[in-house]
Amino acid sequence: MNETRNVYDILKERGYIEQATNEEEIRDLLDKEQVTFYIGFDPTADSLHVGHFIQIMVMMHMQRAGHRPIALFGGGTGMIGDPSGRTDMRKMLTKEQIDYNVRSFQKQMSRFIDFGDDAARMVDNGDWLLDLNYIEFLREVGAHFSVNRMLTAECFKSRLEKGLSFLEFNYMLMQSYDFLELYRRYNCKLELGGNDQWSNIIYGVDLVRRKEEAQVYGLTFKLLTNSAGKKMGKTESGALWLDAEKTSPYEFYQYWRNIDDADVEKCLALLTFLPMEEVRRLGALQDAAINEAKTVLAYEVTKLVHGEEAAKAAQEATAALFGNSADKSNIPSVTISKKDITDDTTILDLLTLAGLIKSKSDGRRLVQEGGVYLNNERVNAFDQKITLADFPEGAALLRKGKKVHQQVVLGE
RNA sequence: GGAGGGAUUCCCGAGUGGCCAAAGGGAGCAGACUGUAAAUCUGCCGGCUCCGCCUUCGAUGGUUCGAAUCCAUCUCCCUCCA
Repeated sequence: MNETRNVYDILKERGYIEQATNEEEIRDLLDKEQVTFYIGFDPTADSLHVGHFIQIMVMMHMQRAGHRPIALFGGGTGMIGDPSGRTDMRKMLTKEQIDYNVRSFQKQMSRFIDFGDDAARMVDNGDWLLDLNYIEFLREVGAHFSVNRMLTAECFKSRLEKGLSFLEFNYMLMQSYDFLELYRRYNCKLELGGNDQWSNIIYGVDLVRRKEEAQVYGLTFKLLTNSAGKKMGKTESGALWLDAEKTSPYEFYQYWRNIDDADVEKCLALLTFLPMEEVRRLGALQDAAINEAKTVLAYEVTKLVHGEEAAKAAQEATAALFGNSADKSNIPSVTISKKDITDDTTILDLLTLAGLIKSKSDGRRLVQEGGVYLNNERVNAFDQKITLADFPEGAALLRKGKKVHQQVVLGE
């Protein structure tokens, strides 16, 4: 083991752990041997998001401690859709979408976990789930599940009111079977997941015990929620994605820079590798001083996800926009053609080109409310004309409200 | 298969012939206050060539001067019975 401290204690101290099937035994196991463990990711979108990132952090901690992660991608379970904690059925995805999403996940995942030399592996449960024989499966696995018991599971609660299809009801069996399969193939003894996975995990532990007479374990982690208990990582454009194309590093950085005071310490502990003394020191800062902690948080998380270079660029852009720095090179920008600027071009057109408004009505309102700035001058009329003179040094700086900046660069 | 109930703008949810682009709440956006925080207060919150016009209330067709509201057919959902 590389770490002197038990990784279980590290995870616990940093606040990851929510529930464990057997705390003491898991702790001992992690102490004694190299443990193969898995976390499942269902390919519901074409990029991982911050909710997944917390699981990835756990995998990294575990790998650093010498254990062996299996990242399981739900090429099979994605065909079903996990009903846990949802009030509605998920949109069904096509096989093609799922395959595409799985590939995107795999690509992103390899940035965080070392998959060389058998240090970790990626698997796709489609490999064993898609070809299951219905009758055989029911006899081998289905027989061990009590419907009565399943219906009392927490994860179905919200669905018992709204309706639960038989398709989704089977999700739990699929995930349980995954654990069994991974135990058989790789001697995987531990399943980790977000706390919403608790029901699915304990049924898997149960199934392995019944089929293999083996003791395996489950552990769940805190979901990333803010102090109000709401899921974090939501932006105007949906989730906070780990894909730089979907959420730019600047935007990503800004999300953490703007986080609630109350959530700073928790996020530092969960989403960075800073030593806990430092986390506690930063978390204890009060009033305006806590901005230091937010800056550190934003930089560290962005560095982990997008790399040091991108984190620096985001930080410099921030300095240019909110501080005194004059270096504008890293400010988010779009390039438009000179031809887009005609005698009739107004501020509304420019806002549209910059992607800052969703309609001209929206833009009008924004201007009327005094929320639009062009080169740091408040725009007073929505029919204000835009000319080439508004692009000193070839770029116009647009601002929406206090925080949303967009540089519009004039191209050919 | 039978009987009932329902589908409203991002979400929840009022509205049962004109005063409806549609109450109220949530989310979101902007302004003020601040620390690029929270809380609070104010305004906005379908689109446009914006004192006017256009498109929306599951879908299609009808009645009417006029429909989210009435009628017919269809689709989907829920509840009870079998």
